[in-house]
This record gives sequence, structure tokens and C-alpha cells, in this order.
Amino acid sequence: MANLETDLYSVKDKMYAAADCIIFGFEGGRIKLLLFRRRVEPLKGEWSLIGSFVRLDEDVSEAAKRVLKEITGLENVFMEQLKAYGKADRDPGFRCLSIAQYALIQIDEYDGELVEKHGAHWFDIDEIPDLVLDHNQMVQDALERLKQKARYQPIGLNLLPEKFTIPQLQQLYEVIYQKELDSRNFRKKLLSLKVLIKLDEKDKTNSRRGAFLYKFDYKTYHELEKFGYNFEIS
Amino acid sequence: MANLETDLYSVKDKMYAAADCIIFGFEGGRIKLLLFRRRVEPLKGEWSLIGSFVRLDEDVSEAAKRVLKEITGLENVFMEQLKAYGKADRDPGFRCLSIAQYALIQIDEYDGELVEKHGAHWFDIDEIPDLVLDHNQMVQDALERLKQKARYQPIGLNLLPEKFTIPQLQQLYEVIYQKELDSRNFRKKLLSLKVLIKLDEKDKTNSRRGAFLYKFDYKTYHELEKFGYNFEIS
DNA sequence: ATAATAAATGTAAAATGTACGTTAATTACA
DNA sequence: TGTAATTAACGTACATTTTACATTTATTAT
Repeated sequence: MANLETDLYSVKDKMYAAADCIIFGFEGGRIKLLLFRRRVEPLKGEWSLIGSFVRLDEDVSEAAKRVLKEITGLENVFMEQLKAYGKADRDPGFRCLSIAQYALIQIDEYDGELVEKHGAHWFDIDEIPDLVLDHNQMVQDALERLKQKARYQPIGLNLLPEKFTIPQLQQLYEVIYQKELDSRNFRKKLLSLKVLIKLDEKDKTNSRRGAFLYKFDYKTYHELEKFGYNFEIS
Repeated sequence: MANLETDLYSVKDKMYAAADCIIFGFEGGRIKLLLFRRRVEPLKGEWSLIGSFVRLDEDVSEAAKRVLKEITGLENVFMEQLKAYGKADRDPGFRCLSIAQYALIQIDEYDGELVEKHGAHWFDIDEIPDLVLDHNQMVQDALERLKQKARYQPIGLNLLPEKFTIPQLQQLYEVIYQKELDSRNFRKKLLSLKVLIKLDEKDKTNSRRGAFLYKFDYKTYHELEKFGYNFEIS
């Protein structure tokens, strides 16, 4: 009996593991997703998230960083694990887990040439084509996560340049939440959080008057965080 | 060049995948964690989360359910993926990913005999022993998730019996948040959410007067959810 | 000079959160 | 039998935050 059980528990099957990246950007007031053509069979050539098999000697998060750098040239961007996708039949070819990670990047900073070379393309999130396997589901889950998380943590800022205007930030929140916000209340709430640094520069791309540029004060933010400070934009 | 790249992308290493369960209960005003003695080498006999290798033909979530049922006899309990743990060196023996899932159970409903038989034991979360591999980290992460999630979703209720009193629920929130709550404000806030059904019964285990029992109104809750209703207990 | 445009500011009412004190129901036991 | 002890339940006043809404400001193209 004991032996039987031991044997049962010891069933060890090996499988593949993939790291797939949901790469979001923000441009022209829209959230964008970077997709590319799948490089391996089956389904080679179909639109797919950017991903790679995880190698035996690398961390899952490293695998994601590796592939992100390879395609976009970017390092040190915001990236966070979304979740693992582990349905037995998710890949028709062979058993393969995927650990999905989402990245938020400043869309103007990536290496366009590299992206071009890998056949990658930015899609508006309202116009995402059919993707391989369960990748559409991953994108939906990542958007949901972004929506939830942006409310209580300043992660959305990773989609904007270091210097940004309040109207820009509002526009970002409006597309994330998919609803309009009152500009007066938005500004008031935001400034009350005391984590923005007003600069002496203006951005005049959107108006004659120009809007003041701000930077996020991460230092103060992390200080306040320790005391249970609540960043919340609703 | 193209071939080289194709080869590079095609590096496919197989590895093991484990499903580990962080099983929380609530008893005597404390959050408890169910641990057992590891059944496989290496580290056989050490305290460990309950887990199993994922088999080739089963979903990751199924693996977690399988092992949970095996040890506690429980089915249909609240269980949710926490995250995947994918450090290359997390298991000294061989490359093994773990997909951690946390479960919230009513501690009185599990099969004590089964648990006994598997050498499992409930630990107060303040008295968790050293666990194998990165399991202590998993527990910390799961507690953090519980703390975050309980604030905006009524998942804590899964730790209580179907019928519970308001003081019981408050006690639960107090241990989750690790801070005292004002009983008058807690009650007011909770009842204002309009998702509790007051019963005609009282629970007299904690006082002479007895406290009225309530049930959570999942039906109404799910209705309200559709309209962007916000369950929030802070 | 003026028109056009988005940025920035203000304010009053409503809703929610916070900090308290008091009363109510029940049982053990004097 | 009534009184003390104990937790449950309720209420209120004040502070804070959210919401709804209108006007002024800075700038440039004409």
C-alpha cells in the first residue's frame, strides 16, 4: 500500500514551458499590443504573442526578458507575471505550459528596426486578430489585470514618457477604464495625491496654450507606501 | 542566418511542473495553513505545501484539485491560481516549475481522518515552520493576495461557515488586515452593501446574548456586480 | 486685434467615512 | 428572583471625499 502510494505520487511527466509576453503600449490615445508572426510549427506564420520556450537553465522571468529584448531592444521595462496557462490541451502539438507576463512600455522607445525585422506589428487593442492557441485569452486577462491594478497602483505611468501632462494621463486612464472622466475632478484628485512634480516645461502638441509637464515622484511615493498610503484613481 | 535563428528559437527543454496548494482555514480567530510531510526525495519528510507533479494529461488546476481532494476529501472549494514560480534553481534536484494555487476552506468540513493519514497538520500562520524549496515565499505571497483581494471581493467568506455572525466576519477581517476595526462602523458598512441575509437564528457560542446569523446573498451580489457595484471592506 | 482652443481653477451639495457613547438581550450565580 | 457581567446592536455628530457643474486663462493663427 505504502509503496503503491509512493509510486503514484512519483509520477513525473516532463513538459515544455513557454514564456509569452503581452506587450502594451500607448499611442494616439489608444492602447496598443505588439504581436508577431509565430516562428515555430505548428501554426508557424500565424499572429501570436511574443514568446519563447523557457530553457532549462534560465528563470521564467529571464526568458520573458530575453525575448522582449530580442524583439524590441528594450530592457528594464515594467514586466509582471500575469499567470500560468496550464490546460492540458492548450497546445495541440505537445504538452506545453505557458507563463504569461505583461509588459508596459513607452512606445516611442523601442527599436523600430528590430521590430520590423521580426515581423512584429502594433495593433490597437480593439483590432486584435485571431491569435494562436489561447493567446487571445491571455490578452483579455492582461487587460483586465491592467484595469484592476492601475486603479490602486501607478503602473499606468509606464506607458507614458517620463514627462507627461495631466490631460495625457487622464486620456490614458480613460482608455484603461473605458469611461470618460471629469477633467476637473481628475486633476484635483491626482494633485491631492502629492506624488507629481510639476516641471517648468510645457507640452504644446495638443493646444496653443500648452499643458505643463509633470514627472512622477517615485521617491516620495515609495516613502508614503510604507505608511499604508493609498494611491487610488477611480 | 535565418536557419540559425530558427534553430535558436526552437530550443525546447522539457521540465517538470508541480501544482502546490496553499490551503487556508480559519479557526479560533486565527488563520491556519495546512501543511504536510513531503513524500518525495529530495527533502522527503520535511514540512511542505500540499502538492503533486502535474501529469501530462491533466490541467494544472485539475492537478491542484486532485491533490486537495486526496488529502482533505474536499471538492468544490474556492481555489485560485496565485502564480507560477519559475526560478531555474528553485528545486536543487531537477528543473521544476511550480504553479501555486491557494484554497480557502471551511476548516470544520475537511476530512480529519484523511488529513491524519497523510501526516498533514494545521499551523497557525504566525507559526509556520521552515518549508521546503520556496514554499515559505509562496505562503507569504498568498497571504498578501488574500489581503489585497479580500478588500474588494467577498472571498474571505469562503473561510467561514455558510451561516456566520457579523462579529465573526469582523474578526476574520481583523486577522486578514492585521488591524482592529471599529465594530459599529464595520457593521454599518457591511449592512450598507445590501448583500447579507439576516436569519432568525442566533449563534450563542460567543456571548450570552447571542449574535444573529447571516448568509451571504451571492445571487444579489452577482446581479449588482454587473453594474459595476463595488464590494469594499476597509 | 481677435477668434479659436485646450488648460487650469473653484465651489457647493451629496455621499461616505470616522470617532465616539449608549442601550439591549441573555445567562450565571448570589 | 434579581443583579452583575458580557457581548451584540444601534445612533449621531463631525470630518473628509466625491461629484456635478461654469468660468477664466494662456497661447497662437489669422
